Amino acid sequence: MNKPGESADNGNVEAGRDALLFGSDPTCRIVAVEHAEGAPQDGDVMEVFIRNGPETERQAVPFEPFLTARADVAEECPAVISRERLDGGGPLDTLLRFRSWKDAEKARKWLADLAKKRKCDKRELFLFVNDPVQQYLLMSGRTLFRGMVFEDIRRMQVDIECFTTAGYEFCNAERPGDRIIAIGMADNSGWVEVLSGADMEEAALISQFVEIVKKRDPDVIEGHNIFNFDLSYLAARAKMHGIKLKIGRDGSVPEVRASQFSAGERKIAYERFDVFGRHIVDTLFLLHAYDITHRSLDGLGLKEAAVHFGIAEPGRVYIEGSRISSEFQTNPARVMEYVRHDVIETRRLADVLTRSAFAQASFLPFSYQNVCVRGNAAKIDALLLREYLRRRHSLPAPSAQREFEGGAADIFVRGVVKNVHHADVRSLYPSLMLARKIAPSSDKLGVFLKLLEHLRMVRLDAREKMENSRDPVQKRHYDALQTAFKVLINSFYGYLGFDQGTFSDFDAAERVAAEGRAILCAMIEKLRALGAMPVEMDTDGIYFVPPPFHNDAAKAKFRADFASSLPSGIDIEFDGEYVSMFSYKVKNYALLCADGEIIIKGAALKSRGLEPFQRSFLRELVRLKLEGRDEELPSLKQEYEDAIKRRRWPITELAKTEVLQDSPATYSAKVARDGRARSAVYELALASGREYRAGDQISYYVTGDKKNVAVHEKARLVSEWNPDNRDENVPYYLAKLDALYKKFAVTEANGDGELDLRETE
DNA sequence: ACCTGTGGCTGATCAC
DNA sequence: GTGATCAGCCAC
Repeated sequence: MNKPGESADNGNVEAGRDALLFGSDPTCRIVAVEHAEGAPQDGDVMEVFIRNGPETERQAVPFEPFLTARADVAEECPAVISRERLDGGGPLDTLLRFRSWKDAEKARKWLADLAKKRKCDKRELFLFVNDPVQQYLLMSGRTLFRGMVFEDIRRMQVDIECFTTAGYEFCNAERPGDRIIAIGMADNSGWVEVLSGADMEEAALISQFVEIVKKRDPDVIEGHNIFNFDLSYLAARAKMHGIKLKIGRDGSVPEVRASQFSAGERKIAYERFDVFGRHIVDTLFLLHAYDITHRSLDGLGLKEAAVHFGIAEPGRVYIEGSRISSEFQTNPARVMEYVRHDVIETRRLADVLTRSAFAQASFLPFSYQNVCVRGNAAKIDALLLREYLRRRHSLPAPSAQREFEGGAADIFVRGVVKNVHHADVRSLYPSLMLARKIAPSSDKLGVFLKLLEHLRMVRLDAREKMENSRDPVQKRHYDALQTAFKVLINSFYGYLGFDQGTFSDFDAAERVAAEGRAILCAMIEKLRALGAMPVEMDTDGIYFVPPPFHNDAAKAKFRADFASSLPSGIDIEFDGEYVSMFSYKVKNYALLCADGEIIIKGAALKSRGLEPFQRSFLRELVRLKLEGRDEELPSLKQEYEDAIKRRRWPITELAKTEVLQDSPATYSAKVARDGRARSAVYELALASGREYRAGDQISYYVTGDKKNVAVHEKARLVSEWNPDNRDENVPYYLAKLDALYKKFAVTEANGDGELDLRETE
């Protein structure tokens, strides 16, 4: 084990690092960095927390905030203590330093006002990194967690349960009568404890929680929906009791501010909590990020996630959310057991989801908490920035945003096709950028491609080490590392078109996509020339029916001929052979594997915008079609029709679940101001009387007795459904089923009656 | 205060 | 009814 402050390069897991990717300062085992204001004459400091076995050492180091600016405005800028000229003749060529964060903010404001006065983009005048911790890590070349493995940090999990006043389904910290009845806590040493509201008053529960956090001194506090529920509820109740939530490493209370997390198209409003010397990690956010790439979850709850990842506590106690309060009154011990299981599952979920974030934190200039909430392009930007600052090179002003054409997608054959193979280009965009040297024109030092090349190398290295490791800790460590590298590699193209990126270059992004399209089109031509029949293509891959092979040698020859037709640096991979394919529309298809498994792709076939009964109907329909059992389709439809007519399913089968993209207030404003169309989920949220925010999910079904209804007028919350007096709109749902059947099951007759193929124009 | 990109399909709403 | 438009979800 390394002593604090010592280099880790003695053959341990982080060997082979360099300044470009890993930062220039070799200090190991830093678990947190926090900014602290000094006395006005002394200047600010950074508190650096270093894990030294069971001890957490604390060092205060000087910190001078900085910004970079154009030389002429840098001259006039107030509160500056030093000016340094940067090389290379780029627009932002002066490095300014300040005594304190307050001074730096004063300067930033002055510069922003100047930009406004001159009516120019402020990024043409200066660049300010709006986070002292990030500034410190950027300039010092330090990172968190260097020389550590995941198991070295102290992670605590928290889960609270609340008592809800009769008649209300949801907790509300401000409602009289509502209160905390249990606080579950666990950590990665295996310790678990549940503080019970049956044994003590709420105030005592909260005080004990604070004491335990202090005593066990975790580096990280984890929870599922911890920002928008556990911490905000705890804070509200603590305030009510006049208790200070002193869980900071310096005894301070958390700082709270409104913030937003985004993953793909999802944006989640949340109360950001910052606890001094610790990191707060919400597994719900990480689960959203996972779901964006995999889209395989049934839901985003802890229970669903636990089942999905196979980590559910065997024989766990399960209590429906709305029954917690009544259960607590009759059988509090059972509620405590339930919380115990929840907090254990939270720990396991975090074990799965946070490893790659931990690995990222060991080389990115971000706090661990920020690694978990920031996007990939922002991370690439930080790596580029760190290298430019290290080499004291001037920085560009970003290029103006514009739209550009992306990847090619097309469909050539619709219907059921037998014997379909798939070929794709191995990491097309990164390969193109490297092979054709496509990089931001403003990147005078050539860091972009060097970084990309380097990441590829270290990823291969990590993957090899993973495969060769016997020790499961090491194996998982390298797996997390190679995943972290892969995610970044795949974001380099997106970075080029990221308007906030310091080195964004839309011409370069356009060129990458254009060359990608050219390669894909050439592949289609070549397949046809070799006697194959392309079925569908998208961006970097093609589904096709190969020419008939008489033996393995013929198949190998076909593949070799195809692969060798591609330019150098572009490698092809034959990564799938399928019994049959149901090709519906571009980006929408289903595949039947040899082992009977069915893979469904596309919004039209598996969108969560579809009600569960439609999704399962489509799944069964697609299977029948892929297996050539079309004659069974009518009875499948009959079965579903009967279930709807006789109201045999629970309402959840008919309900739609949607995520609120905006807060209800924002929606109302859009309706009033921009004439936004009304939407059922928001109307329900507004009518419910409960506080909803962006990112919340709502399930509803449609009532009435005519098939054509305005959904937003006839929608009803699933939670208000009465199984003894069912009111779902049977004609409406029958019509939906019928439309679905007509769309997918009824296929055009075709001449020879053989393959259900139809060449599209 | 926060933020990787484009392409494509669908259902709901709303003006015509 | 019909077409345009938007929001939501998904592929890569």
